[in-house]
Amino acid sequence: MKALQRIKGTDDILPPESRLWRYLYDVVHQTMSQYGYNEIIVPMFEYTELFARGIGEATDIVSKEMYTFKDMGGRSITLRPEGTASVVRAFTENSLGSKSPLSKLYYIGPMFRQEKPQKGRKRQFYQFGLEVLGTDSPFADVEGIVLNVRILQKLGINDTQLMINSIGDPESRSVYKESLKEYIKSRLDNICDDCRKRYENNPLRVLDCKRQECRKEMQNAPSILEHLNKDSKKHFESVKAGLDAIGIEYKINERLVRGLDYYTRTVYEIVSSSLGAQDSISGGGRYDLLVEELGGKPTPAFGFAAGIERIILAMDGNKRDEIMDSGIDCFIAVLDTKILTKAFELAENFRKAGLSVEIELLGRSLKAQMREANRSGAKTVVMLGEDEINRNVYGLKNMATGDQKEYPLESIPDIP
RNA sequence: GUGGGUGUAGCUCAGUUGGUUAGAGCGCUAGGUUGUGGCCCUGGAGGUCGUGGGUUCAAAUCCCAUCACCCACCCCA
Repeated sequence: MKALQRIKGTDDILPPESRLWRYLYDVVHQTMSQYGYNEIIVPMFEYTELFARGIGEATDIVSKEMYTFKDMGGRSITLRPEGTASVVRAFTENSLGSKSPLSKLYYIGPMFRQEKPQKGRKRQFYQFGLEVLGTDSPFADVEGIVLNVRILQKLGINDTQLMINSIGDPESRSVYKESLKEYIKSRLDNICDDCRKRYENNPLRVLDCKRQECRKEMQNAPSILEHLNKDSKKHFESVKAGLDAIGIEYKINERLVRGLDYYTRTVYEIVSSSLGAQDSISGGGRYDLLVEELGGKPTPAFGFAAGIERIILAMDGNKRDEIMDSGIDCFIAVLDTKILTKAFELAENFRKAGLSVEIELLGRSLKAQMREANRSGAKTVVMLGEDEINRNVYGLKNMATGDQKEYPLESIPDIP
């Protein structure tokens, strides 16, 4: 029988690495609730149409990266490529907007995109994100960005940069698009093939092309910030002021354009220099028109999504090691299989008292058990044999110091 | 979808112009220590050389195909 392999672009996350994931999940849950956000758990697949309409037919995600299939009823189903569309759907479907004026939600879980894998890019990848629906206050933007930054700080992510921009409302954007096209038109010969295509499909994207020649050509391109209308401008000013007040460092990047169609006004991105080509750790922005677009009542909203694989890649090495150290409290060495029942009783007593306890299950020699205890990082080892049982005691060895003493069988050990 | 790179033990990798039983380090395991870890010493297990075909007296090594992984383009978190 030939062993099967996992699907391209998927990962098995094994111990002790999985501890990093557990830790990250804990930090996300804890921080989100500290800011008053509640978890929403939505399906991992939806009707294809939701994503097509929500993300935009013309985007790469929708046009070539979705895992789409027909169910038994012949309906087109898609594995979610991102979280926002589903949350907005759930928001409208469950009338959350009528139940309370403001919905502060977050999610965490896998997303699916059929891209060619590379560093920091998997086909099943994990994101967490938040969506705040029901306010157009710039301070919702600020709160979201700050929360995003705080989570990264707690996880020991250094070398990051926060970039913000405003892409205004649709009207000012279309005006801007025209003047940008005008600018590019005279330079079409000097930019790359891809950018010539972008010029047709999505001229804003020419701005953040990575190639030197394009960057050079676009140096003096008109800035979107100068095309914002009064309200958008004011909104952007407030966001900046809010970040300043809290002391969050950022860089205004007027070339920052997000790939998804639904953004309005504020957009931002956090990049890490320790990641390679896929350096974007998280990104988001305001999407004031999406809810209506998907059939809900007009509802302004803001959200972000963060890539978990990328965050874990960017985590500081020392911090990683620290988290991955399991350190159970106590390893119970069984010196004689005859007393196995007694040993299990003892283990359960310790566990009831709140200790994390591991007990020998392989019937190995004491030497092998000690080696195992050492390897697993156990803080103490309990020595239990016939002799100890007869005397109603157990031996307790401190693995760091090597000290060993005996204690009554009923006592719970102090863990150093 | 397009490039480039890499596939040899659980892991990281050696392997000469094709030549006899394919190696090392780490890890695992047993012992040196009658019931005591780390350090040290000794032994042991573990390999369809990614897969299929071809050339050859002989292939890990050369040729063709194929698959997988990695990195980059593209795009995004």
